[in-house]
Amino acid sequence: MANINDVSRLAQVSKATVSRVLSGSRGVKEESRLAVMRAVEVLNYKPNVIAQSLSNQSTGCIGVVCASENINQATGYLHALEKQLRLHQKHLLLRFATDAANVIDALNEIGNGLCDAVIVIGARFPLPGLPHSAVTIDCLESHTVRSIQFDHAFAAQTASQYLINQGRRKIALITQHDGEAAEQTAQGYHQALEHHLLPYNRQLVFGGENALQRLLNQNVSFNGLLVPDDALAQEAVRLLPQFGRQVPADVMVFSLDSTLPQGASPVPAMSYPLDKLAQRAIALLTMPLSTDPGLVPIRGTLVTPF
Amino acid sequence: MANINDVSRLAQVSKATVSRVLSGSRGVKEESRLAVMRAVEVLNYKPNVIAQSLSNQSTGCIGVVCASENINQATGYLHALEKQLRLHQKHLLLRFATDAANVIDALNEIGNGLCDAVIVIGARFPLPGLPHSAVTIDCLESHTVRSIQFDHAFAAQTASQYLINQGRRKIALITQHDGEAAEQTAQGYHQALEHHLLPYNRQLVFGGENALQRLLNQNVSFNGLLVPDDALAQEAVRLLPQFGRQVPADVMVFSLDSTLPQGASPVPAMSYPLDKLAQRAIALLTMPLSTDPGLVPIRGTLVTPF
DNA sequence: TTGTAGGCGTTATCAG
DNA sequence: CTGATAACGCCTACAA
Repeated sequence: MANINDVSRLAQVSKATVSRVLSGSRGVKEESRLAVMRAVEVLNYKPNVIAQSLSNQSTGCIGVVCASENINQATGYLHALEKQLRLHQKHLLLRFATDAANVIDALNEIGNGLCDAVIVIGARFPLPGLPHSAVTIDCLESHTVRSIQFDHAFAAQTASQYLINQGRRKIALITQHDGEAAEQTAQGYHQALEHHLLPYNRQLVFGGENALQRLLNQNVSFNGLLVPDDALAQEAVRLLPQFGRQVPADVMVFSLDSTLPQGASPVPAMSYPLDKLAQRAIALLTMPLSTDPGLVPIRGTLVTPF
Repeated sequence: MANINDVSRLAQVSKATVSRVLSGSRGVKEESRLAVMRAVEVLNYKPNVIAQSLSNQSTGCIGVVCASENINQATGYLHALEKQLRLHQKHLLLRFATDAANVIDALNEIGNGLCDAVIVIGARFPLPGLPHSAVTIDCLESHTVRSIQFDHAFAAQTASQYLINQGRRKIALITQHDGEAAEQTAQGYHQALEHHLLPYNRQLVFGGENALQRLLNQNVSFNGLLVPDDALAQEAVRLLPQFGRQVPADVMVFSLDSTLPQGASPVPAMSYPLDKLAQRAIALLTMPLSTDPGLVPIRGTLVTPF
């Protein structure tokens, strides 16, 4: 594979001029420019990106650590991120992780020059100190400066509102694990109930492992069900009929975090537009480290089936 | 960030010795070795992978171009590949593509030193000349030397066999698009029918766009249905009841290409173990270019729900 | 066992 | 407008 020396030799100019033509190319005599272009063409020369990176001190790579348990949710993110990154001429280095140690490993292997920055997605476990160049999306209360969080309270409130408007007054709530997200969700749920003067029944609220199972085994009546994401929604839709409750006739299931677009979700849901999310992540990334945009949580939009 | 010079200075040895300690570390006096290790520790030195790459002429990156329409299928592949690549200390550079031009773009941007090799997955369109370092998985008859193909004929035959054993003698077949895969599938299907002396009804075979819709609109009776993948299986399971046919009582749906493990598939299916697939892909990649393993198509295994 | 020197392919600086 | 030359950070003959 031809290198810059070959080009400069063939074009009868110095390496510097070749470099100038191929990058800023300002202040180069037209004649030399053409000579270089011709040589490039003839030799089918492509600058070596690694050498460029070494010089620049910057590869165009963004590491994406996908810590989402819910693997299908992940794909949506990946797709959106890759699309957006490509627009910015950046590459996506993918890595999966299932726990904090995994994430740290990833960061260590990726952070030694290979990636300019890292995005961590959907970590449902506490993350220890991430580098400043990191951005988190939909992660457990990471105290990194830059992170994208959802407005869980708003989602829960809107969802409850919707179910109530649909005539569902006994609404069960399933939150995943603990942490801020769960608390905020509970908060939004409470607010909606209060607003409609509905009683709060603690037997209808479950969190953590097998929450859905525990709710169902309890045999308490409810006609609305808030679940944290599409995966659990799907499970609920599958399980409920087995407990003699038809969906949506007997119980209306609502997904609090859907990445499916309008119409594609089998149940009503709060949907977070993936491309907007990705755009925002990249904005955070390319933003100078000094500017702290503050934590403005993102609000989803209500989508309903059909 | 400390570099090799800092380490050599602190350890009072030359850069070469530092390098030796950190890589092959053979033929280095224990004393120097310790001095280097200590300096590395103190300075928290991590070799810059970009500089290494420039020297080595090899980044540890493998480009993965995901051309699968079926985005969920894709995630499975990605996960398995990343896992396997990590085992080989390699990184996964992700890229999505929807058509041949897209794939070419990806290869151009990725192939200038950034990636050591490329894997293209699930392209359902003809691929023009790929570089020798490329491997294709589940792609349309690419005439690249290295590719992993499925034994579609075997899958279709096994699937038909299974349905027949389940008492289904009117089996419909849906193939996606055209190409070798579809032909092989049809072939396996025919063979199974012949073997059981069952008649071939061309009204039960559809390919291309909206094949499922066209089959259903036709209103011909059938009690078994072969679909090309999980996505179509899901659609069939959703659609069939709307046409008054219960699954699996009236029609048993069979997915010819599932990436779900035993038990996770809602319908019987031919499953291709993803990690084996990924292993094989990487074997092809790391294999010297001279050794042509030939095209031994991979045979899936039959999985049944519950 | 060690150090020196040259190379990997670019970009940036700085005279001319 | 152009061409040396020095980084960038590491690896590795080769010589001692």
